[in-house]
Amino acid sequence: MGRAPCCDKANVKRGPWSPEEDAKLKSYIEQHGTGGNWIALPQKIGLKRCGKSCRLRWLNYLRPNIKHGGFSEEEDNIICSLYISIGSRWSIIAAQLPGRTDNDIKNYWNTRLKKKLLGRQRKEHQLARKSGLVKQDIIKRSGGVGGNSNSHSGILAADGQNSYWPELPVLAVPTVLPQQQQQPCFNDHASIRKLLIKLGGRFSSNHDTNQATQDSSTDIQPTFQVLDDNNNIPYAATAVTPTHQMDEHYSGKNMQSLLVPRHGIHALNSSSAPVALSNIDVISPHQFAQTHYMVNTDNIDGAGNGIMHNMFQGQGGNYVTDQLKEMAVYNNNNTDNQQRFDGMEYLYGDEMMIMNNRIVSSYGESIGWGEMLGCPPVASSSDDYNAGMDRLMPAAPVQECGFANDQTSQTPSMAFPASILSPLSATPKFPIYLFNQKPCRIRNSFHPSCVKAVSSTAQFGEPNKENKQKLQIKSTFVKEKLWEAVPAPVKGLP
DNA sequence: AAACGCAGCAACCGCCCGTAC
DNA sequence: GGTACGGGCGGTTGCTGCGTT
Repeated sequence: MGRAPCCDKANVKRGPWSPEEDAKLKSYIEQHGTGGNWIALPQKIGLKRCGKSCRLRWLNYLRPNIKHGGFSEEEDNIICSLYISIGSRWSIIAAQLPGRTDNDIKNYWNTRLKKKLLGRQRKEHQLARKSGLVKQDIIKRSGGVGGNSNSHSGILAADGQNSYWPELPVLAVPTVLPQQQQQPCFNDHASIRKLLIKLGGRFSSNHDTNQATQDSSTDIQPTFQVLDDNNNIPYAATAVTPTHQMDEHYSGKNMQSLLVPRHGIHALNSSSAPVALSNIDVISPHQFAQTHYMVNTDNIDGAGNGIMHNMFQGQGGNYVTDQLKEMAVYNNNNTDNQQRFDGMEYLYGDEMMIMNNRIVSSYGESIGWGEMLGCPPVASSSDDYNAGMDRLMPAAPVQECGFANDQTSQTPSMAFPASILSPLSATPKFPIYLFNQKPCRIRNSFHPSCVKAVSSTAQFGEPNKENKQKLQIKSTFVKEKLWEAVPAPVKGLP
């Protein structure tokens, strides 16, 4: 049985609102409020409008202190930073911009900001290409690097636009490349976000493309390991996110191999035994950089760009995705360049914890077969980040609380009543934190252990429609609204 | 001046989620 | 636990105004 419509569509007015309608709605709400029922409201005041339409009109236009247009650069930057972190969750983004509505921001993004971003991308491509051609010329004259000079020209010959990494030695290329690798495409959120990450999440003038070029003045060699063509994982499976999950997350297509960072990604979608997520490395963005990258200043080329090799090559036939190559160049351990790490965890799954004695739960959405999305909130600089967290998170000391049956937990633990335990994993259905030593939950946030439990393919069998529905139901509680996080007492706990 | 194309934006649609019963 | 319902949200549509030809 389908859902009953919220109103009789035949008898409601649609289209633009008249000043009279606006006045009626506004004066009623100002006097009486919405009464908690938008559906009944239009009848009360004699408006032939759908309740939802009234709600939208009020929220987006009539309510006090609404700002329209005239977005400042700071607002642009906030939008971009948040877009990196949480994607197109406009209501959450709007909550950080007083006077702005989600609809406004959404429209602004779709009509202007995205284009502005793409304009920058084109500019950057042109600059990079120029730089690449000069370097290529130098390499040709000097006889090439390691006998690979032909490869460089091969790249350029194949696609003049693909001079983005002209200094890279050619890596083994899979038979079928993800579309984004063959031809940059910025029609989807993921691509736009990657681009934003690359730009540092900002449009402001002090992070223009020139600086972006200068910033890559140090060679970076990520300490990644590469899965081989058979998806063999060169280290413990419990520390690895299954490749299909990440692949689909990145490109929507299966790929044959993938880089996996040593830290920061857990078996969220693995059928393996749950890992103690309370042992997650808690690191700052800067620490993250130092942990995950080795800097080799010996390989800086004449144009100030690092040359990545060897470690990317892995065992025969491996390659790295463009995204990771880009990340590697754009993210070094220069503290002045710290903001370039912001959003990195987008590429790393959802376990990069960036904390200053504050909790940041990992972020999950649409948990399922290869559907892990999202990442923790990230600001565009560490100061912004801390300021943001001060605003968003309670001032009281916060500590994640482990659970008694978690043998490996390093955090304070307690035995929880069955009522709050997931039947699947026997772990709490939601994260429990200690606020001033009292167990609280953050509403709507999720506990990584639960995600593991519900996202395990083994729990539901093959990813057919029915099982996906089951998974969806079971995973509803992992939806997170971190930016609206409110500590709330946990029923049944002292 | 008219036609056309485009950008911006308000509003709608349909799905999802939380919650009350 | 299941169901119904209202609210919330993101994606999309279509109108309007402006600029260009």
